[in-house]
Amino acid sequence: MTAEKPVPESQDDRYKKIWAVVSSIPEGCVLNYGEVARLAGMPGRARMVGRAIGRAPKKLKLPWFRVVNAQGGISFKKGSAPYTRQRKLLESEGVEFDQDTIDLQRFSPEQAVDRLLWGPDG
DNA sequence: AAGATGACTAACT
DNA sequence: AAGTTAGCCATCT
Repeated sequence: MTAEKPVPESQDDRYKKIWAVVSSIPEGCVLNYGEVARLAGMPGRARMVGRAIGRAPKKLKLPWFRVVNAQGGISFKKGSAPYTRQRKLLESEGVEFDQDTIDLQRFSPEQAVDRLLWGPDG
């Protein structure tokens, strides 16, 4: 019989894990790359998250735009087409920008849960 | 095969 | 505030 895979997770499995975390981000919320990596069980692999998102099949309809950098900003060059596209998608969901950054605490999935439990007024 | 690159981040200067 | 250094690791040249 064939033995089990010597490596429990292939790179494709890791990508799938990342995609699963990204697709779990609720509407109107954002997460930064490092957090997505942590939630996917790979702390410190922030760069891999950006890579995984870029390679995700369109078929998945991944909410890639809900992932921003640790400063609460969009990691594309400001003013570029991708930057504008991502920003509009976020704003259309109710995510507010202060200049060019988002309050990560306020728009975290954790806070979304609090709103459901306690209401928008806290 | 070896070095550069990048949708990153945290720590330090 | 802005630049540097170090850690990360799959991909690309």
